[in-house]
Amino acid sequence: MIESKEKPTEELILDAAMKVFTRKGFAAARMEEIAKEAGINRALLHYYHRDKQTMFNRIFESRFKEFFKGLFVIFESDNISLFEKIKRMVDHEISTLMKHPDLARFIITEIAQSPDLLIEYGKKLGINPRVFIEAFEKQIAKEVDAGLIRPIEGKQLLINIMSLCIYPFVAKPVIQTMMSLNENNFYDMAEQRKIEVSEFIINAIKK
Amino acid sequence: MIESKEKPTEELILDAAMKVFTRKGFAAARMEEIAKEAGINRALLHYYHRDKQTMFNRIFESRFKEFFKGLFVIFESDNISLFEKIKRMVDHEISTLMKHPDLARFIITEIAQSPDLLIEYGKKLGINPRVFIEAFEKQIAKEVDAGLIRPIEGKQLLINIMSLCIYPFVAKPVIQTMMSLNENNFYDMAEQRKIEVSEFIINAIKK
DNA sequence: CTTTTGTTTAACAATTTAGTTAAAAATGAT
DNA sequence: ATCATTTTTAACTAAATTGTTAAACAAAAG
Repeated sequence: MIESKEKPTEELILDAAMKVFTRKGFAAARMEEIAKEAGINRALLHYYHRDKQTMFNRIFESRFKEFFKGLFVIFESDNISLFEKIKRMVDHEISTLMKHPDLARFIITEIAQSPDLLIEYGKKLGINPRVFIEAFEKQIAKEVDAGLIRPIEGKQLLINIMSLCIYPFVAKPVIQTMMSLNENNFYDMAEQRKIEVSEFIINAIKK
Repeated sequence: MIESKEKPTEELILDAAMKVFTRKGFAAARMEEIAKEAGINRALLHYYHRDKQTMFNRIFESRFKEFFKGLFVIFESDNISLFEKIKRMVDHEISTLMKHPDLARFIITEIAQSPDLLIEYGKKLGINPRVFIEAFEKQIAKEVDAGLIRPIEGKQLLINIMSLCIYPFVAKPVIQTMMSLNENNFYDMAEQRKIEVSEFIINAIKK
């Protein structure tokens, strides 16, 4: 049997839920649509998963992790030059978002509606951006003092990096329409940005 | 009577609807919440406005205009240097979003859910980004050819500008929590970005 | 073959929400 | 004071949606 092992239904449902929640958000997502996306019916949805809110929580947790993990890992690694770190952050972030183009918009819009989610799931998953941010700010201050880069606040630089990496995906439908980019064009553009953005940032801050 | 002339109820309702739709999106917005926000009851809502969808359309149109107008105006103005144009674009965009911090997220998430909105309202309001974008690309190509700036694609530069201006507002709740910024701190940061971003971009592209 | 497990069907209850209506009350102008 | 307009109250309808249930059915396992 060269049959591909079929996924258990419970996971099919979670995959479907992820898709629907991600593209519609909690409020606009319909259980019916999730069932259809999973190729089953509504009754079976509840056979495996208590209710909409519970399903959403599971999905949100895993997507939250996907979005926030990784970014920080890179910066913690010491003995790498700032420019190299930036290159890796940018590459990592854009690569992640190319695999999950709706991830950032999903996380941001859900957090915008209930800001507590960020604190709640941050705690639950042991993700503490502040530690990372402070380390980043310290390193930037050091480099500025040493005259290695132009004066810039760590916070601002960090926001710039995030913006350049994340925004194109958040605004993907807008950008695609405005610039007449089909899926392939968009991904080519995103792929190109891995280098473009790194260079842009480095040129912006180097002396 | 030093009484301030009170707004007519119909406008009070529209103001309230704008707030609620903007922070919740169409799907999660509740007529009850709009009524409460306007300080009236649900019946009066329908006395002045047909239904939720009609109200939403009016709100969306005006916010759409707010978001897309203005940006383009600046670029059309000729006989200004590229750097000066960028400065003005950045200043204009950040100023607009400081006045309407939820505007970008609202427009982007609604368009993400129904991409047709961008085409539909673009036509309706005579907003044609492509003309503007092509002009921008042409000017960048010219400047690159003339050796006045580093080589960069117009599309990429434009996306960079938008990203740096818009993302901080789209991700405002995330950034505020991650960086422990209260409202005042956030606005100070945004205000600072008017210059920070301009310089960042110009340093990134100048030779 | 029988039993267990997974799945569908279809009907249903409960809840939420949008939207309507008629009557009463409040407001403001003449 | 009277009249028209605005607003509230409260009850109601209609629709959409979530979640439940029981019975039938299919598939897989023993």
